[in-house]
Amino acid sequence: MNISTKFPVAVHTLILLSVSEPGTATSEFIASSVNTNPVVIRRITGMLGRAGLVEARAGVAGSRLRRPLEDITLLDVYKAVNAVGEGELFAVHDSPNPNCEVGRNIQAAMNPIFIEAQRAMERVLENTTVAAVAGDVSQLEGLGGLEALAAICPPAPAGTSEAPGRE
Amino acid sequence: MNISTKFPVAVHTLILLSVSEPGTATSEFIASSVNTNPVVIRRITGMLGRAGLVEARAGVAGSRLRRPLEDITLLDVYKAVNAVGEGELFAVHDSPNPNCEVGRNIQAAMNPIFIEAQRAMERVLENTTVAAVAGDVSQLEGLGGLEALAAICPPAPAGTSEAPGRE
DNA sequence: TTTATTGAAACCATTGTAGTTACATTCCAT
DNA sequence: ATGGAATGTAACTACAATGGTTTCAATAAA
Repeated sequence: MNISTKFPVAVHTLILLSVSEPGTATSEFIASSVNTNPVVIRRITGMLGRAGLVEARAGVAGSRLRRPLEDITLLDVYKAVNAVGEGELFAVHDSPNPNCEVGRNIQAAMNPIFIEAQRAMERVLENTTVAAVAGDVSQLEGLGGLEALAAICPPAPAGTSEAPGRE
Repeated sequence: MNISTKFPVAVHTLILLSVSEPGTATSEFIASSVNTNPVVIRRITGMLGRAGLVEARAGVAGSRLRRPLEDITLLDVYKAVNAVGEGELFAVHDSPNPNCEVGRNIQAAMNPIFIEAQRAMERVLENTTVAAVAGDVSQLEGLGGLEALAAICPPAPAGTSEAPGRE
């Protein structure tokens, strides 16, 4: 069991948007960095768009950030892509036996704890911005910061799988 | 996406064990309270057994607690049934493009935060004992405590689905 | 008007969960 | 000892979710 990779892919996407020249971050380019299909990326940018984090228009190349990464928390992204539904991290078995004292009350007894546990997890995400993640990326790369990263990230890298190419 | 119901079912099972007379908590009885198949219960008691929380012997009816519920945290149960693997609550997309600065470092940048978020969630589970959940169950029932519950919980309740019965 | 791109629908392969059947093994009571 | 009941396990099925893929209409820019 694990949470959908839509979440980290969305973060990856936002970081790429922040370091890309306008009009260059197409779904195909992003897909080549994530190493997936452009449609998968469009599905995600669609969700990010509906959440107001990103903007794109049919026919015009690239998505654009609508807020600086400093103003986007991981929780914003997590919710935008619906990584885990509200109060749905844990599931209690449904229809336990109502004729048994335990079966009758187990759901009500467990739910508050499950909610609290999920909240604790989400609070950690809330306390980290995408900018912080981007900072870690550039740190790992041994660079000074986002600006430096922007200068180096290749506009159309060769994919590990089938390279989309720009012929 | 949500975590397997094995987890709440295991908690449900432990509470039943604590309020049942020795030899009466068979997989069939527990299944009738949880409203599932006895094999599902045996799979879970098997895992609880391997974790040292419970004991059962082939041929002899019922599982027995090996520790009081006060000494079993929800985290113990969660781990016993492998609700979420170690550091596996979140998954990062694998094989991002290594030719891109972002693709090359995104995993390392996100992982620590994911680990921390999972830990925060698990800490909440660690701070609650199964006894506390059992207490909530009996509170909801308007009873005094576990003892009272034990006296009332029917030995072989009629299931919501097919009743196993004791003919 | 041509071309590139987004947005969205539809479909498929893979995976994981839970339910189910079946059966060998073990123990207890007669 | 023998029969009945329960556990432990393997194998199979149904179902849902995920991610990848193909396809195409709509849009916009050159």
